[in-house]
Amino acid sequence: MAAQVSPTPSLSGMASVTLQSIADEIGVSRTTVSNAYNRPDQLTPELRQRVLEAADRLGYSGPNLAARTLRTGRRNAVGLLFTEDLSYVFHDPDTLAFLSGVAETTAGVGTGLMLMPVPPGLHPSESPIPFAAVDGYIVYSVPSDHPVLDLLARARGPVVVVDEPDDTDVAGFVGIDDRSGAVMAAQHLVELGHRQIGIITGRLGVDPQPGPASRARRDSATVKVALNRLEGSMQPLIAAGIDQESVPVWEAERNDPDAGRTAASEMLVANPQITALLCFTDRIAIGACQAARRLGLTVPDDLSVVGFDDIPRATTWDPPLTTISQPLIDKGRIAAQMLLDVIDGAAPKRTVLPISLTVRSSTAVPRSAADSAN
Amino acid sequence: MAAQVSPTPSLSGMASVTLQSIADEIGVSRTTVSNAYNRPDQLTPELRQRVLEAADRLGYSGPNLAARTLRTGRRNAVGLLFTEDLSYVFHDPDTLAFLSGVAETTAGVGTGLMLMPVPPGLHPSESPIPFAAVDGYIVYSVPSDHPVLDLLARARGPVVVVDEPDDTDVAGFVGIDDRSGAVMAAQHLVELGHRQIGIITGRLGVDPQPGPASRARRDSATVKVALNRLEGSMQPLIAAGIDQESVPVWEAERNDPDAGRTAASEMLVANPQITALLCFTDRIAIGACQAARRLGLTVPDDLSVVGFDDIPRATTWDPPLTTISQPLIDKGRIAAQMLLDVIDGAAPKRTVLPISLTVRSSTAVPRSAADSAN
DNA sequence: TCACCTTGCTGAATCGATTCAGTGGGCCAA
DNA sequence: TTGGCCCACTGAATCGATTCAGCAAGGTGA
Repeated sequence: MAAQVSPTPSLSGMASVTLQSIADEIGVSRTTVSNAYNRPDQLTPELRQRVLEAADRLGYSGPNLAARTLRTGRRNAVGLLFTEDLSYVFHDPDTLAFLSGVAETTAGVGTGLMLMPVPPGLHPSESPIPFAAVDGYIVYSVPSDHPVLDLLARARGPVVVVDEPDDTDVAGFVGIDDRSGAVMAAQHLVELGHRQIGIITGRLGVDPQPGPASRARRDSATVKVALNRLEGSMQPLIAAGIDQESVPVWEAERNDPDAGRTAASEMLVANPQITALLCFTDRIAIGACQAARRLGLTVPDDLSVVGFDDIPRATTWDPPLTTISQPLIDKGRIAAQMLLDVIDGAAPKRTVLPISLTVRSSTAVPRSAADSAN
Repeated sequence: MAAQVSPTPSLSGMASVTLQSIADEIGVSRTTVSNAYNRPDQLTPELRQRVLEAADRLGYSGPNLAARTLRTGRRNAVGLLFTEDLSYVFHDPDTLAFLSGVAETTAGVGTGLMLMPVPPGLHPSESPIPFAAVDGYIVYSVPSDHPVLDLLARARGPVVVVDEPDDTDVAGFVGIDDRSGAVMAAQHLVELGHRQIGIITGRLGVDPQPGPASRARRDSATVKVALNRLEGSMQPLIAAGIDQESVPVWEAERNDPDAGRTAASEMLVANPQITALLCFTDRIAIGACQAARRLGLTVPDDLSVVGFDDIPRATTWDPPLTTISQPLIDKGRIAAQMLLDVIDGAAPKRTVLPISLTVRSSTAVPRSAADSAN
């Protein structure tokens, strides 16, 4: 029973200004006015000037975006798709740094950025994501078995993947070498003299299974990033003669300090011999530090802790975290630029960003080694 | 020299599916197919079913958004306009909580959310903000003298303002009663027995003037939120017989711990008699705590600190901050819903959200009073 | 039985731009 | 003088949907 509305969204009865009205005003064709905006070389500078002045006089604010989109097929917006909860996204420093890189790049060229959160519980086909509203997608760290990827495959428009899933049939990929990052982190601990090392990973699948990660669990994991970091970490341990099977691996329920604290507590209680913790994210590492403190352990004297990502808080945390640094803002910038390029016809591309070990104060030689040195 | 592109963005030569092709497929009119999507009550359930099945069979993913927009004038997206730097936005807990409330609401109804950052240096008319791409705007905490507001006045579509500027000619306003929040905070300190109180505010204008805020500076301030908090804070002090002119007021350069620390350091060095600091944001309060610590002062024994906003970190900070709590996520939800309602024709509205004093551990009776009590 | 209403569907106009195949005039070379 | 070419601009088709007047068939009340 809604009141019938005029199709023209004219305010206060005033007819809206179009290309045609400007053309009429100065006696040229609609095409010429269009060209004044889109192909300046097609008309004389004088005429173009007259067109633009008339447009200004009539209060024309440029070609109607919907009409242009309808005609050209270009929507001038990109979608950022992620499967984490919104409340997580807006608290996670990794995601935020990434997001700010993306937003900076898209805003810089006047392209819209549409956030496309896929709520965890709901099946994606039921969520009102306007897939058709964008020219392409950035997929941020989505496990390879997530149902939304099927939907995305049917949607038109190129897809740039960040971190996961590392498929080959997408228009672009941006990530880091997780494996070698983990190698660096583990190598660092080994070199310090640690032999009793525990590992805490983030979720291994769409549905987390917090607690000790059995071999079966690891084998069926779908979160590639975690798997790669796991494989990488083992490498230096094995090289140092440590039995792979004896290394405790815990899965945290979420990537946040609370879940990290829980996992670390359990692990440290069950394995009191541990002298170092290798955490696959800084937020988990922060939780691990909290757990250590509650158990009366000092970091790094009683327990070394290594993180991953180098979020801003890694620097300000007490003690400052030793971690693997990755350029999170650049990751966003590069992913966005890559997508924009591909939309403009560039060839698919793959970029692996450089990472490095940043040693701060959360790691030290194990107490036993330090004691015997004294 | 770009290659001529076919106007139809058809992939692999396959003609795109439109309402018409579905209509042809099952032998009804285009209108009927449109009705199947938009006015289900206009046709029999059986026919509707047939239409939807045909659409599915042909791989039709719903009416083309650009065409619909062109016809209806509805863009199904809203813009979120802010004048802070992107890197600030994605680090500021207030903004993030707000943003997550907005995003939740818009995503829930399939409406696009376009971030519209106005870079600080650049004049807004030079930045490529696609004003015409949205149905309405949420303006987040923009000083009343910011040039982008003029541009916005010319853009079509309703505007909902959050916090600032509190004009009357907008379609909606969401904010809190800053003045009475500040009254509560100051009252709390006065009741504890503090008489030597310093105030640290955020920016008072588009361009910050860090340092002591002179009367002239305060009189020419354009950041209403800060002004209201300033006026509110003075009230209980005056009532307690404190000379208003004797109260030191410092302006922090930005709303972050670093700027808060700098301001607090300067103020405490210049005014060593101070026993309590009233900070107009939690992030500044956190910086103030750091400054106190560096000066060898203990919070709250030597110095009480009050914040404002109740960001997540206020709870986890050591000591947990006494602060004025405001519902930041709700603010986003409500602003977004208000805008969506107004776009749908609802009347303009004004919502002032409830706030409250949350007493934690960063405030205590002043040492002198505590001593004399002992 | 007849006028009138309701139901379910159709036809045609329309939203505002882009695009490409012209078109007429001016100019140059033969 | 003429043929050909370039320049600057125009006309008309087109993008894919929404909307509303209109129409035929069937139902209802008097």
